[in-house]
Amino acid sequence: MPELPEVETVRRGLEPTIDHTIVGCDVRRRDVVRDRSTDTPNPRRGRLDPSALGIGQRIVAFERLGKQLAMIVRAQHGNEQVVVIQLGMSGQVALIDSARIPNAKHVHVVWTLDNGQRVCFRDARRFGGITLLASRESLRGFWASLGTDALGVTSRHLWSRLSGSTRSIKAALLDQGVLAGVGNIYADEALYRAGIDPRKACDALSRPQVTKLARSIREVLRNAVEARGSTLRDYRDASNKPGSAQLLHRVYNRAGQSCIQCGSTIEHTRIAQRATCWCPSCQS
DNA sequence: CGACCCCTGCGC
DNA sequence: GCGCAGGGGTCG
Repeated sequence: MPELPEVETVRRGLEPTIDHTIVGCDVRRRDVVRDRSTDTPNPRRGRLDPSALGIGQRIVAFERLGKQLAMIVRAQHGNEQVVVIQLGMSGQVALIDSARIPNAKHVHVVWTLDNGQRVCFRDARRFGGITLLASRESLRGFWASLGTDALGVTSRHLWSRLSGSTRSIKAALLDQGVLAGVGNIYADEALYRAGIDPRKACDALSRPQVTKLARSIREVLRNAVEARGSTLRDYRDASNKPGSAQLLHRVYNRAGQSCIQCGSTIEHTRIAQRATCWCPSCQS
């Protein structure tokens, strides 16, 4: 579900918890948590170290790279740990004021803070999950395979990562190793804005086209962050409010409708196993 | 590279 | 019932 704008909106919504201390953590589904903070041979099994989940530690920051969110916590003696949250298709992180958790179905992890607030991780499909890391340095390693954050992608970066590739530009934009944060919605929207056919091979793009595409990606994402993300069905921010970026969509989920710019019928196909929409006359 | 799988819920 | 959904890991 969530792409970069949705995750960034959630990240900002969690910032009020900074400087609060985690006093408890309820792991209701053990298998959504992977503990990579210790060297135990099979970290998926056995008891979780409570300190790895942040208990007794103070929240000091929320960081984001692409679609991934990381909560940094610090112990009194200064030692830091990292809780990485990946939302997958259906994940949500909600900041709840009361002890009673609304919509408790599929809530897998609940942190309780020193002011009584709860931070709930909910994920019906369980494509998302939580990974515990021992330090910010481990986080750098964990994120090493991701490309540059899509909000700041440059033409130079995109050009170097696309050159020589024969796959379609849409498939490349969905590859988090090329750039991190673009998913199915914003890939289609950025390609529309750049006037590029999503089926076009990367190595068939001109340098000016790549420059325009990099700018389109930044603009589409920036506008979507400003609109607090796209709510198609179940995306909600940390305060359980929907976003409005879906109102900006020009091609996504508009197959068969007419192009806003030229009136042509929006086409659709599947690229990289994902539904793909584009305007046959505005995009080539 | 693409194909397939993971899982639940929803609209048709 | 079926097909599809905003993600991503692993396989050949």
